[in-house]
Amino acid sequence: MDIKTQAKYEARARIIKAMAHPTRLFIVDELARGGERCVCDLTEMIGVDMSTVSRHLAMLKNAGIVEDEKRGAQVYYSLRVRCVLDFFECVESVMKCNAKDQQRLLVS
Amino acid sequence: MDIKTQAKYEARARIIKAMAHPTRLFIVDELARGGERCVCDLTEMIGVDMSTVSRHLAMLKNAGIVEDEKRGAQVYYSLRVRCVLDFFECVESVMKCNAKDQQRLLVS
DNA sequence: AGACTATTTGGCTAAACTGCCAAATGACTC
DNA sequence: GAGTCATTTGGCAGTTTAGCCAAATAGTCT
Repeated sequence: MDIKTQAKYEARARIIKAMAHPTRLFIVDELARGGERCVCDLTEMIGVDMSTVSRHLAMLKNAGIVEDEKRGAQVYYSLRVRCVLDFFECVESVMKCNAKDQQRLLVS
Repeated sequence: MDIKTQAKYEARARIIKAMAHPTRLFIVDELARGGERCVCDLTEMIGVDMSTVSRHLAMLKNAGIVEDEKRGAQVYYSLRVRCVLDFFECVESVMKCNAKDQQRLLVS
């Protein structure tokens, strides 16, 4: 694999990696559903330390998946690209496919 | 976040995490393009140790993204779910969006 | 059986990721 | 300016990941 091809896949992986964590998936899902949320709201929903949530948000922002806007003392985060929701759909089909195979194994 | 919700996002994250590596993305792309490949073919294309490629394939298989079929001494891997290619499309839009913002920053 | 090829697995090290606490920063109020 | 709230950042410990080499496994051929 030449350098250029490798760079291409590394760039892609960086974005996917930003979604590869349950908490960050939850955040993306929540932002897709509710439009925008401040760090404190998300922290309360998720139930981990606020510093942890802040770090997760920074990763999503760094990948270009969310953007932030400071309003007063709060920082509001929102989705920057809608299509990330397609991820979920696809992930669901993979999971359905897995479940079906599981069942097939049990039956046979 | 209650246990059940958490489990849902963990399951999703497991699948996305399986794609969150340049080598594994390359493999998925290659399988989408070429139908099926044996470990030795992929190893040659990628240019890392075969044991490493084998481990990457095991992760993809574990997540239910690819399946394997042994034929003679070789093991052929193929995509199990087509929609993973939607990932790429979305990732590309995120990247385009990022590039546009980069440019905006330079101009201003 | 012995030689050879393809693949997987064990073991190791270096690097990255996660989570928490504590401290720093920024904004708003009194 | 002091006090307070929201957020980020530094630092630490535990876990996971990625790569390599070497060894084990499985199939093919003679």
